[in-house]
Amino acid sequence: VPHRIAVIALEGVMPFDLGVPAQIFGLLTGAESEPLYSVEVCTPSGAAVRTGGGFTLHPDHGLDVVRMADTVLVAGSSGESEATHGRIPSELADELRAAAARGARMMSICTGTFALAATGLLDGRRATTHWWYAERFRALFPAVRLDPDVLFVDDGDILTSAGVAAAIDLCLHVVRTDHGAALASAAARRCVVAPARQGGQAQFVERPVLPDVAGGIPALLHWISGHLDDRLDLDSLAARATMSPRSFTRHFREHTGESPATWVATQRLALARELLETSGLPIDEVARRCGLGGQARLRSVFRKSFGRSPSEYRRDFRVA
DNA sequence: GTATGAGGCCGCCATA
DNA sequence: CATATGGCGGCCTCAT
Repeated sequence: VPHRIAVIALEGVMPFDLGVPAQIFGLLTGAESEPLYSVEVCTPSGAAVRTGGGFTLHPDHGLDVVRMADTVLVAGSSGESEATHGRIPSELADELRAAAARGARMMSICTGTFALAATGLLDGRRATTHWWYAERFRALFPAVRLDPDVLFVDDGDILTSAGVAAAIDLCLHVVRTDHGAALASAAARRCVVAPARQGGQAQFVERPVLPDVAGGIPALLHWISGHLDDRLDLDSLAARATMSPRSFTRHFREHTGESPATWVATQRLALARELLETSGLPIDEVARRCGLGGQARLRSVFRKSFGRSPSEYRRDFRVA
């Protein structure tokens, strides 16, 4: 029996916020291709709502699906909507509080956080929302510890995400928590997004560094990202982690959903890209600094991933 | 284009 | 008994 997710669409709902959970949760299947989640979109009255995308949404459900849900997710609405000014129907507030009391996982995307806050459930808790509405949010809900600089906040049973694309990061994070990194990576690949952006980083960071978790694989990942020009073959990494190569490979995949060599290659490419965009270093020096040896390797790897040579890439994307 | 070799991934299994 | 470990070997990809 799949985990039931009720997605709540309010007046002025943003279509993207409905699409993301439908794509990521709704299409996810397990080992025997059984669905892992069921996603049901509802409105407070069960009646149609006007979306923020210029069309009308006719939902299949009303608030009754919230009562049955394991996870309740509030989608964001446009900045002019009632909900985004902290006003939501009282029967919705009651249902949200009842769901939380029952132990359902509560989630919000973008300005959906306003609706959760309006129930009082976020008082004293950490949360985030779209940075553009941070000031309004603070004024309306001073009791909530708002952190507008992260992609999403995982506060245990309540998870909130920042604007638009951060919804993808949050949903992938939840899949990772529920079913492990491998399935989350598979879901990310299917959506053609990077699997790895973590929640605790600034909303504008381009090449995020992984969070500082002490010990084990996470610490090693952090170390690697600062030593990409070192020799990072399987044996060296395993030795650094004081594990046999076999166990190291296993643990690494458990944590990241990727194999060591693949992960390292991705990091190196990201660094090369950053150096080409932001520095005037000679190509050969760029290649050296990201551990790709000489410019020959960088060149072929680059062409395969980006369809351009490093110098073409720099010409097209160099930032002032 | 083919041949060869090295490194890496991971299922399998014996073992701790 | 359940779980984690790590060695082995087949197969893959990539470089020369």
